[in-house]
Amino acid sequence: MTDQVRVRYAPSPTGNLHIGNARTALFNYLYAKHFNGTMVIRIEDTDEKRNVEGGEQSQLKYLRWLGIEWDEGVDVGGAYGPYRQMERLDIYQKYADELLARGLAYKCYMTEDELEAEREEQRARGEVPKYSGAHRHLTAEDIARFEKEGRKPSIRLRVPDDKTYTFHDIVRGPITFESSDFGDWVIVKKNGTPTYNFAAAIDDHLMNISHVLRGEEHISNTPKQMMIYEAFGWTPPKFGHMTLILNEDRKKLSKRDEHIIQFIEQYDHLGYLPEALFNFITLLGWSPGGEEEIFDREKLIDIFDPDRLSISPAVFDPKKLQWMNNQYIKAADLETVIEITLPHLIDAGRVPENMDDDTRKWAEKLIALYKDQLSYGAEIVELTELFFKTDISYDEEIMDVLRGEQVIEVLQVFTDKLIHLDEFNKDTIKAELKATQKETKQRGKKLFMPIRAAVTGETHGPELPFAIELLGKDVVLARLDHILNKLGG
RNA sequence: GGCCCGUUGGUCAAGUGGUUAAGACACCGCCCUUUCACGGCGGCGACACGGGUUCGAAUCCCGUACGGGUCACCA
Repeated sequence: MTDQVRVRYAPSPTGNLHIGNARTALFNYLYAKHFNGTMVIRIEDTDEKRNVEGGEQSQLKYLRWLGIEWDEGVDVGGAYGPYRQMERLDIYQKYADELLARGLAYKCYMTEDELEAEREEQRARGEVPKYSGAHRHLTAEDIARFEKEGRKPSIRLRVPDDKTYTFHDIVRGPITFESSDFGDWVIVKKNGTPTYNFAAAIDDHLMNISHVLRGEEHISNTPKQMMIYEAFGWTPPKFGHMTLILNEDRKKLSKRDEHIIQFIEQYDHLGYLPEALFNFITLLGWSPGGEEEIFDREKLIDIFDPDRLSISPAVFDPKKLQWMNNQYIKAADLETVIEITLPHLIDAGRVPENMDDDTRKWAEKLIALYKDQLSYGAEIVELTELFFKTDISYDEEIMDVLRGEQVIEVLQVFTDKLIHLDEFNKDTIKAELKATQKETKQRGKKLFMPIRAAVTGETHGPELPFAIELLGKDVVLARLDHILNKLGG
């Protein structure tokens, strides 16, 4: 026993890493690192029906992607293993047997149907459904009879009468429950596996966990776990329950919410930066107090303070995430941005997967052009649409621009200059733009707008010389020619 | 319904008895720019309600309303 901070993140391998779980992991990580403690990852896989093939690996992978590291756990080992609950069944069995032997727990032979009928009756009477304690005092004959019938028992904890359980929640302060609100609850299922509250309490104790930080939905589990600590005479860890993350309807984020992207994996695929997500999630339910909002991982570890954990739930705002991701993209080096962006250009069929060097250079320039306004990698596809349109249509707004005074002259002069341009890049194009200005005496908006409209079919877009370079000489000349004909030049 | 938790602008939030109630996102306007974006400046906009306590309450107490969580042999 030491005063060392030891926290744990205990996911069930039931699917991919969800944003709510990621946040729980994140705060445990911050807590551990801030206090120079240890973070352990334990896999709670006791519900075999819900376990998903590859779920564990996927969760760990995206935890690491986010920048969360752990000191002990299922894939890194440690002195308190094994770290998968299904590999610890003998441990739970031993403790259950002890409780049985001491009369603190007992076998219950009731069937699912009988239990359901009991609950139904209670509900009909307007009561809260709660195990009645029907098998609390079975005689040897009863047991023999049930066994003979082939019934398998579950093991229930004998919940003390009229006892008050109070714990001091790290984020909420004192929270109190009455034991009379609980029926004798199952600690070992019929199939021999422990229930969550039993296994978690035993593991937290055996793994020497000092602080349990988890979601608010676990508040009502806490007294049950306290009963286990009490039964064995153990000292419980400190508990802290973080607020939930809500959807825009102020409901707990559910996997069915279609408007919100919920899995970390999806953010990776969409071209979000892990540092941005890390930063954003940390600020959901926690705040540093000052006016700064952009913090890297080291800084967050440094300034993290559990006293500043929020007590009211937070609505997830994807727009703010986008803004924050853009902050990180702007600050990142081009290589990084290309990495999260280029694959989307490929997926969209804008550039081939095995592109030649020239194409690659071209694509990189394109990405560079949009770096400062990119919210996430996949957004590049819509942002750069104008560079991939095969035939552009000129709407009324555009035609209005093109029918302006001296437009034909401007376009004609500029065309003539481009035709003779060998080095086709933004600098030389800029020079020709200047030359066109000199020759036509048109400048500013009157010079740029017609050219932009003719060449891109838009009244707005990225810096013109750059856009023209990336569009390419052939395309630009073809469009200019097309428009000049159309205008009857 | 029982138990538990919560309630500052549309959203995230600062605020711990005396403030013109910060800041950020979003939105709107202006500036910069050929345009868009970036950036800069400005604007809109909040203490759920009712009682106390106090010289004084966003802040403390009690109710009410509203919202959420949980009531499994799921975790």
